[in-house]
Amino acid sequence: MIELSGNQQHGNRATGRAENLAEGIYHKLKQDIFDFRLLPGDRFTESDVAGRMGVSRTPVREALFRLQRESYVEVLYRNGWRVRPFNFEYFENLYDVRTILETAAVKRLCEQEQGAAQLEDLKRIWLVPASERLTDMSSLSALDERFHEMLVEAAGNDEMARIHREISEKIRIIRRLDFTKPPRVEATYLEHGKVLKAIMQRRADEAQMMLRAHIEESRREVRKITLHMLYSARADADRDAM
Amino acid sequence: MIELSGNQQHGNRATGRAENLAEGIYHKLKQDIFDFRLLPGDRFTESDVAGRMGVSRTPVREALFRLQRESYVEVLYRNGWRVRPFNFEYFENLYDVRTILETAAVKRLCEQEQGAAQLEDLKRIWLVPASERLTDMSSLSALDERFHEMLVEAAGNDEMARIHREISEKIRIIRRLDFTKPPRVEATYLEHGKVLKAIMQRRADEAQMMLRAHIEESRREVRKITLHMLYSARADADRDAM
DNA sequence: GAGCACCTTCTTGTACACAAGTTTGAGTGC
DNA sequence: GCACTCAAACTTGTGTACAAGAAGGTGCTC
Repeated sequence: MIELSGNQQHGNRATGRAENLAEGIYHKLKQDIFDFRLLPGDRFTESDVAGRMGVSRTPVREALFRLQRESYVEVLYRNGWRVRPFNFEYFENLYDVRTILETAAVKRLCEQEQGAAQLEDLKRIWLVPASERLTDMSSLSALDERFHEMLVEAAGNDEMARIHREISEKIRIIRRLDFTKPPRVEATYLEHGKVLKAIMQRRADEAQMMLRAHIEESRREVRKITLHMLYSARADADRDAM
Repeated sequence: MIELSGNQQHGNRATGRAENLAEGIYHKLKQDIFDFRLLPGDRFTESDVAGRMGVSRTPVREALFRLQRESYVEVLYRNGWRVRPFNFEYFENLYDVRTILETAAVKRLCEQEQGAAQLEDLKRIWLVPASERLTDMSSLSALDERFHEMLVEAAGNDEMARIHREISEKIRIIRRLDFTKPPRVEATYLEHGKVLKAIMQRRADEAQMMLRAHIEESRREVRKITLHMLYSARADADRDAM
């Protein structure tokens, strides 16, 4: 079985205890932002959210503070909250850090004497005949995110993996736009395969180069379509609200 | 004038507004942990802190949640809070990530056509005759932390700098133990100087090697004395409490 | 004396009331 | 019509009361 959801322990399933209200609201709000139900720049109040979710302001504030620290929203002193406006430099910077962490992880993977178990999982997913490839865009987008996360996890540094996972989540909102065109899907399979093979052959420089090129390619695609997608998402939401 | 305190905007000085209670409690609690007034493993309750600080539980909870997300403390379900026990693997991992980020930053600095302004500040501090060197341990410890932070800041990626700053803060509690012996002070001046000179000469590989060796040296020192220091700090605190 | 059930106490989680401060717009003077 | 004043309506920040649940001690049973 392949772990797709990451290890972020949504609702304390490990202890069998139900998740807090604050925790649930945190995830709901974040999903609202990811799905453009809350658009960058949108303003709202704590009471809005509390009313909509049917809870008091207390857990809402807890969730908002967490989202604020992760820079998804910001508070205006005694004047409401708003979803953080889009900032392309911010995403560019995150892409850079992501590249740094992933190439460092890949280098380590090539230097480790025994291959990490996670690598086997990745091979089973990405090194498959063309006929067995997934074509569903949204699954593929999630799978791509997991590919990169698992590369870092395989390197064995939990803190590096945690930081990388946070970055991955932050850029998810624009990254999945990469998977709207079929050619990129095929390229993704190809490029992931090359990275994995290079790692298996312990060719650190080659693996890093492949990975860097792959991320750069994806970033270039995303750069082209982001603005357009963003505006159409906004237009859709506006139309729905009328 | 050299900026020593980082740019973490303690009390919204930019807007001239007084800081929140929660913000103040957050900083006080974190300082308590850094100064071993709160020891790893220590348990406490929200009411304890609220009473001690003379506020209600609300801002205390806000501060605690933030400290929890930064993994300084952890909550035990309906059973109080505790300072996160020491975990050496955790610090080792953070040291690794720090090294990755700093070497990447240095590489960029060597590749940038025009030198960053921050580098000039660093030269004025670290490339001085032996007679002008600081000897006060605690100032030097802070200055050392700023050296590494400014290296990353100079690379121009705000997110990378933010992540690095968070890591720096987390390892501060053990890192400053490096500055208890005079020989390390001299070595620090020497090693920082070498890194800066290599950057000025655009020798990326050499600069990275120097930096990596410097961090490794510091880490080795810290590894040796951490356990001892930790236990004596605990003993001191216990004696004070009697 | 040992083990177990129960109950008290204490802890966090949530709701709600009030305080402090910002925005907005109606109303007034000119 | 325009600028200004001022107050009402909101919004976040903080304090407080209550709910849900865990821990530990106490007394009872055997």
